[in-house]
Amino acid sequence: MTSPTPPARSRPGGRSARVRAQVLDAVRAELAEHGYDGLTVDAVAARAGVHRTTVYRRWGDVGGLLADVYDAAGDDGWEAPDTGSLRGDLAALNHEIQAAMSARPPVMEALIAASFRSPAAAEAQRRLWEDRYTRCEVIVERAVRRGELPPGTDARRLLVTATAPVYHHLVLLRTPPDPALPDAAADAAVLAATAGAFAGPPPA
Amino acid sequence: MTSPTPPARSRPGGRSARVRAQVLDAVRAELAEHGYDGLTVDAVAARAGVHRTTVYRRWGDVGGLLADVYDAAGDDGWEAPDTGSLRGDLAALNHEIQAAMSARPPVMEALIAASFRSPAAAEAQRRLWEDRYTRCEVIVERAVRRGELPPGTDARRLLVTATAPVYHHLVLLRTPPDPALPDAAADAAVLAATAGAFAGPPPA
DNA sequence: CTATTAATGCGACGGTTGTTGCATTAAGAT
DNA sequence: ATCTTAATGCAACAACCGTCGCATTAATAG
Repeated sequence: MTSPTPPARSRPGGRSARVRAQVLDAVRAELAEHGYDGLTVDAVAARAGVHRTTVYRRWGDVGGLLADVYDAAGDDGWEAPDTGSLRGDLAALNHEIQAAMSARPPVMEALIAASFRSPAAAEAQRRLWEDRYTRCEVIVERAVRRGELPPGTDARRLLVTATAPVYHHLVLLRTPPDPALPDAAADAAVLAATAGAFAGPPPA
Repeated sequence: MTSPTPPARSRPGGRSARVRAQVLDAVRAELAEHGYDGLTVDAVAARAGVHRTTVYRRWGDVGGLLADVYDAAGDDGWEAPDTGSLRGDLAALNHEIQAAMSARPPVMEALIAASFRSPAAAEAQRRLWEDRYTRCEVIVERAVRRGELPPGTDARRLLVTATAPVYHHLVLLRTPPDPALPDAAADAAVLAATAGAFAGPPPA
């Protein structure tokens, strides 16, 4: 994959790092002001006090800029909610997702939009979600320890089942945020899980 | 305005209809060949044997073209699968979805990508999905009649729960198509539904 | 048939996007 | 201090996008 991050060991400090910080700050500011549609390389370069050519050479296009922004934001120390029950954890997670997807400026939607146009942004998005779901697996582990779920429950499949409806409504179906949806989706996933839907091998 | 003749009426037959058909065919062909990124008004007009100005005047932009393709696709007489069981219907539906999303060339993915950049395409996509889910409600009605589900089951919520994981993996998570996923997602939804997850009002 | 007029064809324009060749700057090595 | 070279600045360029005014075509009315 093409990495827009600064060269590994050529000149890590100094101007390059400063320019990168200026540009990424400018991207975030432009994104907050004008959204993804209004995010142009020219505006970013101008705000960063950098020439357009520099941006084009180091990041390629808008998708590359967003990929770098989200790579930089990937290490925010996020942790899965811990409410004491499986249903509570999943519901809290879904509320977080709905809040993030409905937040303004719609940075999440911007990354998703960019991921369809730039392989770099698509890969950054894939990494971000992979990381998030991995961090959520502890929710299932705790539930198994509590005896809420049968041992051997597939954490990833349960998590996807619980969260996918929220993403589906907000991203693809584009229905307005439904306050009841996060809890309802969590509830359905818990019922399926306690019925053993995610234990053992997938059905033939 | 100068004559008592009835309000100016369009000319549905003849050249206009022919041009529209030519252009929409060209859009589909260009989409299949170059994907959404390579879809330009110029190429569409050239392939359709039509001048660029005509396309700009009637459709406005690429998003308008895609929206028209969406609308044209809505009248294809699609019907929900009918296999004799709820689980079979949902699994067949999920297999259809996975096949459509994995089809090469990825026209469905191109249409989704377009929906993030054009309000017109987004609205057309929303209408198409609304129509599809409405046509699928008969699956739940049949299952209730068979006694597989409790009366009062919320068809829409069940359908979304069954199908959302497939979309989530293929569109957002971008994992390679999993042959077991359609059946597994259908299975989990059936288990949740038989447990009463979609009967009665949503949880508090 | 002729007249009307909506739809299309045509060429040109300004604006934007992304690229390229070359000059300049500055970080790191000696 | 001096040298080397990667990174940046700069300007010009081609390509594309969308719009406009005007000429031409063709569908429909009378």
